[in-house]
Amino acid sequence: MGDAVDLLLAQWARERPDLDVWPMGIMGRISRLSRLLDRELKEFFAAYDLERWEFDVLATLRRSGPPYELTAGALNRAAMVTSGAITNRIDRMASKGLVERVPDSGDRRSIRVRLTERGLALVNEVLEPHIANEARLLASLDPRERDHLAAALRTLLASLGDTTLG
Amino acid sequence: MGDAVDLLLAQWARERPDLDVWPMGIMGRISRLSRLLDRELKEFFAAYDLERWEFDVLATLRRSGPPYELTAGALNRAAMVTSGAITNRIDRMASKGLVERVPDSGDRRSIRVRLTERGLALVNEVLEPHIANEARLLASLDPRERDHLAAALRTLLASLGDTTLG
DNA sequence: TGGTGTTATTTCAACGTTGAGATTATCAAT
DNA sequence: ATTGATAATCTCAACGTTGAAATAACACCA
Repeated sequence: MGDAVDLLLAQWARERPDLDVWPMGIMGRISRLSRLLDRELKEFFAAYDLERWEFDVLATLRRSGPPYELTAGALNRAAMVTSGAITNRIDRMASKGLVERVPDSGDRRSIRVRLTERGLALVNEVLEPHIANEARLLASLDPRERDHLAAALRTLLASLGDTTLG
Repeated sequence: MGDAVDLLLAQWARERPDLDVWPMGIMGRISRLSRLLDRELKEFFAAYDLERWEFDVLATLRRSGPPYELTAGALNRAAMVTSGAITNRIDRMASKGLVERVPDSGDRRSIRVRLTERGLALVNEVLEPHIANEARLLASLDPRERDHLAAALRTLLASLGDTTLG
């Protein structure tokens, strides 16, 4: 029961038996999984005419609670992208009627991005099937394995300084 | 000692206590880790005037063993990108003198991409410090945690069908 | 109240990938 | 040999991100 990374490790063991390449067993798997899972999510969201990044923005606003609005800066920290990318995303989603820009009364440099009624309805509609789809993708792990996996990933993220959503 | 995903889960628990969003604890962490680790690797490779994708191509060829050559198709399956992306990468690396295209004697549709001497020397030079850098990024895990983590990720990858490098 | 440094957003050119189509070659069966 | 289906690579326009510069507003303190 091996995966593509087992093959990679076997190749290195043959070519460079002097090196212990164990980190590749983790780094390579995180990288490949991220790509595979992205593809699956992309396919899922296509059924709702949504890009994955659109759902991410909707979900970030939704889970922030009423009035479902955040500054552009908070959104780009949550999405781990640059400010230019967030400006672009807000533009596109605003023209689709999913979010709207509202002025920030406390700070005129800031804008607040708010879910429209349509955006709120859409994220509420998609959320449950999305979680069910994610659960399907993770179904090969039993509950104990899931917990251990989540705990190890948390340790790693925290050690890399990922402790805030902005 | 929490991470950004713990905050995300807490937000969902407050906003949608009726839903069990556990899959996000794994999917969200894989996605964020992948981005963070990519940034770290990018920074590391910059010291060698290398893009991360360039190193990936060099390493894929290197670990395939002498004569250090693979078809374009094998490279794009290993890298999990489309054929157009690989054509572009080969072009750029060939003009940098790191690889060369050689005809495939058995199949004239195929090309074989071979490490040049310079490419081979470069990957040999970078390999050890790269692994040391990866080990540093994973230093927060003790050896037992590493093994469990790698095993869980392997289970997931295999269940998603990632069982070959092409 | 003026000056200096910092922060939030937008703009834009450069970059790399995708996805689809075009081209050329192989394979299987007739 | 010819046809049709499949496969490998290349081409290219569309897309979204990055990274840096521009703009505007805030904060602090002299």
